[in-house]
Amino acid sequence: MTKLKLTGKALRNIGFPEGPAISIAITAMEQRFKHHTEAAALDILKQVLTDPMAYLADDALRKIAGRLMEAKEEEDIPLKEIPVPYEIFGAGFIETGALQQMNSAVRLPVAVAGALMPDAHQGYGLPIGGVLATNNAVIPYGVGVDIGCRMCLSILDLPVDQLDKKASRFIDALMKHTKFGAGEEWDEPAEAAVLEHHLFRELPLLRRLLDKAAGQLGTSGGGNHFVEWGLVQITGATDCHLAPGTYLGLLSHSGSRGLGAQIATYYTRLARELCPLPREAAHLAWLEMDSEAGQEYWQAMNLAGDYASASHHEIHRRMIKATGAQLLARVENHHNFAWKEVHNGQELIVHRKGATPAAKGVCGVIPGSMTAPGYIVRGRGDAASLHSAAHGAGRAMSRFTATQSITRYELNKQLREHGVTLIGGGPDEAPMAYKNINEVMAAQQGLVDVVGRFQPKIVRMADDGSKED
DNA sequence: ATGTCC
Repeated sequence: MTKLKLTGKALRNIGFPEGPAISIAITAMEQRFKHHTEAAALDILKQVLTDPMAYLADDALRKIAGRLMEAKEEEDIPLKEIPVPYEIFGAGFIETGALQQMNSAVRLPVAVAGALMPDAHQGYGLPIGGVLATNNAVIPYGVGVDIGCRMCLSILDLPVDQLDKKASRFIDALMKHTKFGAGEEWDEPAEAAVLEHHLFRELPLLRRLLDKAAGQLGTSGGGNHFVEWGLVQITGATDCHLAPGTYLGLLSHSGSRGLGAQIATYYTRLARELCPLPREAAHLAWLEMDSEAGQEYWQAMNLAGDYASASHHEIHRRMIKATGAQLLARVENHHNFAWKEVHNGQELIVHRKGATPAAKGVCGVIPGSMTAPGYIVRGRGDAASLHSAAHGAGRAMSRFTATQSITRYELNKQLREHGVTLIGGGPDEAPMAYKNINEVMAAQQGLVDVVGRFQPKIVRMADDGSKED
């Protein structure tokens, strides 16, 4: 007896082109086929999609068919016959899905250069671990949904033995002053200069997002995001002039929360309308950098990046205050972002989606897992990688496979063996679900020098029930 | 990764 309800998402999934066809189809189907199930309605739409011409005379479906015919005529900017060659780092352990996605990306007419990092795995649009340089074009899904997702490591002045001796103090700080889970906000919004940015007043999209963004600044979200206490070993020359030795540190991984997600969704939709591509590359729709839409996205993306940075700083401010620490040094970097960079004398838009910037001398953080060490690295400025490196160990198992095959018992055993305390989290983020970070590091020796390590000791992640709820 | 807006 439930009335038919269709979503744009479902229609895109069966291959509807971005644009008016989606809303026309939803309206028509919900009126004319209101007692059909969603599956039955989608089956009808699939048939119309395959051969719209055959439905031009059908009373109920002619409007949808007509619009699809028009879309077909406008459609499909062709991909290059000859792809741009690109280097694959760690080719032995990269899944085929990620390779296929990268192969499509380097056939975009705007593609100039690319590279695939050793932690690569399949994503949406550009693979996670994909680097793509384009000419005068920015690809919202080349940056990803979590714009400005990044790492931030604070090195503190507290004695390292306090992590054991005063463990409850560090656990309390995480419990009281970090917040995890989709949609979560602080009751009292943080103050930050980024919230005063003029774009929040000028762009209607951002105007509606300001309140939520204020509430979510200083929260961590879900999935693989974390805040953790651990031991930092400095072994080489960082760009923050820290003497070699062992320090107490705080490491966080999170991004721009709802703000970045909404910006990404809005502009990828706009890009797919303006830039229809063959199906295998449809998610890689771009915006011209010298167009109004392209400029808007670029500004909004940069704002989301600044917001993500401010959010980490707020998390660290809370942790430092709660433990009475002093900040000695900080290492941080985006790993979902696009930059204007000059490579081979040409100004390019370099998209790094799950890749760490590694220009010569630039420091960054590559996390391992909740038990495996992360690395503080210094870029070598390798040209073939477009000055990039991996952004982590990379998943070895999908979230689903991990929850099916790893038990709580096994996870707890791993944690015990490594002396790690976990708050929240679950088997989907267990160390066994990730590749061996040492193999990933070995595959990128030419890209970065290791100048330090971070060994997690007390880790907080989202409860694994928080995603379903 | 996000969060129930086509």
